[in-house]
Amino acid sequence: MLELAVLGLLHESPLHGYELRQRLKATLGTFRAFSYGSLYPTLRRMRDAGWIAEDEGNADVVAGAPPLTGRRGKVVYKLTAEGKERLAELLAEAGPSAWEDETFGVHFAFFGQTAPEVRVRILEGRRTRLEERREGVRASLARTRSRLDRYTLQLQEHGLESVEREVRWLTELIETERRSATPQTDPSTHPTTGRGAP
Amino acid sequence: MLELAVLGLLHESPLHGYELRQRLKATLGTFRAFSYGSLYPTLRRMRDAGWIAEDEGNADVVAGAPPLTGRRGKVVYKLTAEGKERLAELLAEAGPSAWEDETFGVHFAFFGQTAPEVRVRILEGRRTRLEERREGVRASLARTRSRLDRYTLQLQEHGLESVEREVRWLTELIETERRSATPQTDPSTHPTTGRGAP
DNA sequence: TTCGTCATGTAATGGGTTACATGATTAC
DNA sequence: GTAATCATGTAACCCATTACATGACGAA
Repeated sequence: MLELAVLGLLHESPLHGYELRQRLKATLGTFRAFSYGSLYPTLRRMRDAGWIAEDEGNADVVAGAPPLTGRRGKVVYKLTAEGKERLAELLAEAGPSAWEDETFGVHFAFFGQTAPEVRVRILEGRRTRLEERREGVRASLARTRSRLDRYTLQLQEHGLESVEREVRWLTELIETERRSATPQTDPSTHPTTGRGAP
Repeated sequence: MLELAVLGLLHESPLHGYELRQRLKATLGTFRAFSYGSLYPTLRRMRDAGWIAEDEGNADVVAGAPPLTGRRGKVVYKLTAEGKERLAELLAEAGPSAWEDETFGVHFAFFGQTAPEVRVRILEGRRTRLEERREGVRASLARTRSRLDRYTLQLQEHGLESVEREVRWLTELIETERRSATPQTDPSTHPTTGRGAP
């Protein structure tokens, strides 16, 4: 989880822990937050595993350029070759490990680095998952609606609507993916369907 | 968390572990699920703490009435006096422990057993929490929108809309609570505002 | 008699959090 | 000089999950 997020971010540019956490917040937004207490140990673990390494050409000299103190602190990490492989491996996963509640958001956040077919399969997997859940809630609601008190009922219905909303969202995304998937027969279709990444 | 849920359910009627888990699913719906691996140890812990006890007048003889085998298995639990106190204590909490992401749903599910003022304070606390989050995302989005790729942007906006939606939901609930709060001066207002529980 | 589901439980593990400790740098 | 925030890290803990083990009971 954190691992994928870290690899994904470091693939864009080298960063140090503190920065990483802020980018994590900005990237994942509402849906997940990590604390330093999990970030730093993870970073260490990943360094030990050889996926990331301290960046020598220290990307420090960006703004104002503080003088040449050989100061410690601010450990900038970058991906290693193994790290890139590991990232590719994680981004290629198109199973439950990519579409469950806890994981989907992180995978989605790095769809820009994910193969189009994998994207579609993850989106569909998640949608199916949510449709199952929706049917479960609907059935349960049909069975027990009359016995539920106001608040439990409110909770069920709000939950149901949330799920329905996410299903619609996913359906739109899937359609967009399908439309922008270049048809195999004609590679010269006009390129209206570019990705937004710089 | 689980503790509150178990106390809340057992307050309605005695249940055994397996049943408890199903009721848990039906009550909490989309928003949380617990596994047996956490339920049974919790049950044991709560029994050791004296909050629940094995029910002697075994509520077993409901349907079909299986013969008089003195069989083990099916341990039916009920609340003890201490358990009721503990439940009351948990239901009276109106701080972050009641309105954070992980806890709110469980507290809400037992609003039927919660004091009206506490209900409103929890709903307001949660709303404030979500409004803060919303502003955070909006600010971050305003700052970085142009630099975000398609998918990250989609994720942010979907997250933002989810938060906005929940805020609206909470606002409605708060208004309903306010309307149905009996004005102190006149206890004889017509009872249009009953709760749904049987 | 075998399959599903009801029913209870344990052991190992996981993936994080909170709280704490420390210190450098920047802005006022 | 002092407060905020940048920056790194550790230790203790928490709350759950997965996988496994076991077995009774009812229906086909």
